[in-house]
Amino acid sequence: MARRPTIADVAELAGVSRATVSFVLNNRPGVALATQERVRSAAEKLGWTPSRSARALSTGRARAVGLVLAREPELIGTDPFYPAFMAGIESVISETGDGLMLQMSRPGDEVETYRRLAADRRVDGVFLTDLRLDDPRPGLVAELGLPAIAVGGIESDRDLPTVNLDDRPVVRNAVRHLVELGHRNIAYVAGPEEFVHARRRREAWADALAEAGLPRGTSLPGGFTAEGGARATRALLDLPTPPTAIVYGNDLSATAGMAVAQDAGLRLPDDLSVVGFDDVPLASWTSPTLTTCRANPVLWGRAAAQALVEMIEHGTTADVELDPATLVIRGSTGPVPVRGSR
Amino acid sequence: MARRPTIADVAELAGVSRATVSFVLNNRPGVALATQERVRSAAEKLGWTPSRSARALSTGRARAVGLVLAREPELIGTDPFYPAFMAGIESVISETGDGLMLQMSRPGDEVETYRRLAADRRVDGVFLTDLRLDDPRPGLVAELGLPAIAVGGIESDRDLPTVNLDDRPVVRNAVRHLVELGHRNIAYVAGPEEFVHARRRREAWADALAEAGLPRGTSLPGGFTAEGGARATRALLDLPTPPTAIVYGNDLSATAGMAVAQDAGLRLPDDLSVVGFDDVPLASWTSPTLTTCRANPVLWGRAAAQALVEMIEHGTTADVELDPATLVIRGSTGPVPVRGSR
DNA sequence: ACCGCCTTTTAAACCGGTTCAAGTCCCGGT
DNA sequence: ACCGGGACTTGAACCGGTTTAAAAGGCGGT
Repeated sequence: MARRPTIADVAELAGVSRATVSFVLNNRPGVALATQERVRSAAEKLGWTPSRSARALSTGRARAVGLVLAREPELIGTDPFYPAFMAGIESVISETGDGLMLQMSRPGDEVETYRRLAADRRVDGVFLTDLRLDDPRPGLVAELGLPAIAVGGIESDRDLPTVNLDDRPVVRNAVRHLVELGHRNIAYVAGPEEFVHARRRREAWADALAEAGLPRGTSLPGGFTAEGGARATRALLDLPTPPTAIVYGNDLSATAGMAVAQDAGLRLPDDLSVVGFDDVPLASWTSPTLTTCRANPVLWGRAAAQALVEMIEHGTTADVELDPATLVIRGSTGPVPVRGSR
Repeated sequence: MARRPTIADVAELAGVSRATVSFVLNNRPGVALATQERVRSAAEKLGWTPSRSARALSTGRARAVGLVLAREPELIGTDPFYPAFMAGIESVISETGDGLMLQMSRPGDEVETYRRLAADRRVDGVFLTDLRLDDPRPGLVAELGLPAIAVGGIESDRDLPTVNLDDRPVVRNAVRHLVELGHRNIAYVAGPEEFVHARRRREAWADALAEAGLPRGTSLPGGFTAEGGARATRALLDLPTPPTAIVYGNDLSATAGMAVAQDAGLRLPDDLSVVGFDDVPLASWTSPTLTTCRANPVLWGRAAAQALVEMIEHGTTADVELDPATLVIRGSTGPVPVRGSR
């Protein structure tokens, strides 16, 4: 296996200096066409590709962006958001030959992970996902001078560029849909309150109830997990006046909730209506099929990547507001049970 | 924001040469303890971290490994294997400060993606997952001189180090479990035949039937998707003699299959037993809960990463055989319906 | 023949580390 | 007083690109 060719080899073969080869490669003006041609064919002949590391060293750019996943390992596989989100990122950055550096960390080591990423200059910028209230990361990336994009957290006072999708309209739609079906006792099973998006969804549910002139509903934590959703559902069904409809923070807890309700002998949607969030692939295949809210994580990824690239290149970028999620009405929602039927 | 310190700054502050700083950093023997101390505290004081790119350039190692995900974008989110697998990889490589470079590609562009990864020398080695029959990648990485580990594909004639988990025993167990419950007509809904692991599971099912002295069963393609699983299930139920049990290539198609069966008026497991594969988080929360086969993708990731690191460092490594998956018996399997009850 | 100017090309410094061959010191042995 | 050798240290080359300042070449005008 021969040593791989360097720019010097190409220069020699083309009979020019290394500088010229570099100019041609980066198609900088000021090189005679004939020379360009000679250089290109020499490069081609030798099968030369510029070395990333050498380039990174002299340009100071890693040509890679970083994504830190700070979830408990056992939760990692449950969220279909990330794979799709990453696919969206890839579709943008691969166009310019950039790469995606993935780091996983325990939720606690997050800050350390970002620090290392920045110290190593392994990436030119990072995505901040799963933003929490009082999240240390916006301050951290500012301190580190690391270009970053906040994904999904609306933080009006932050100077961090944001790619946002407002979950509130679709949650309000979901509640409205239930109200139209006659429901008046609509509970909520929330995700972890520290997440901006989890809290926002819950607030939207509460707001929608108020808008409909309904009393405050019951909200219980479901932790975005199946177990949590099941537990919360059991608790809700044990209430003196159980809800006739439950809105869940995500599909995972909604599905678990449906199982719990059915185990308790309820028929869905006759006795209980259920709404999820995410539209996971299985949502069309539960029984009944799951009414849920569908966003487009691939588009999130694309938008976030575009914003980050612009941020890296120009030091600034505009906030992006994505099209809101849509309500997908399936079989798990139906008319409120006639009073006293239970 | 001050320019970040270089090794020269540290050297100057410590009153030594750059070479000495480098030696201390890499704790090479032959540096006086007092000097080491001086260098370290100088580095600390300046907040110096060696630059990855500079290091990569002079050592020729990128200190990163690559994972290429070649799935249709819409399928990416459905498989809990990858996130957990990646978490396993991370847990190993982050110990040495290495990184994980993620590339996604359409199934067709796969080879191109590996080529680029190798040409850029962005990674020191790669994982080959989802191996197919006649997969071009083993040959490719050999040609490129790129260290690689085959994950999950048993290819006895390959000289590629392999981290393997034999799915066959657990599938045979599943079939045996069904046979013990009295089933004699056990069908299979398979994943795409081009995948080594999909084919292997199906063969294990067929073998187990033979071992039990049963006639050949019916196998239909389910493509590892919900839709495919649903379609295959409908077709199986429409057979003149429908199966009393169905084994699926993965949980996704199994869950969809359960929904189809229930829609057709069958009670599970009374009229039909179902077995999945993967043990996705939701498997405990379907109704009935899903009997399935559980492997440990995090361990796969760990083992694969360890093997790859060794491969990168020593040019060779032993094959690894992981503990087989286990059968998790839940509510979707039960005694065969009494003859003629349908 | 000389000059200025524009186009094209190049030498050399630089990015920030690693590494090897060649020092420098110091000490004990003769 | 001189020598050999081990323990430390260092100068300088090197990794493979980019970039700047300056040189070289060509050409029309006077």
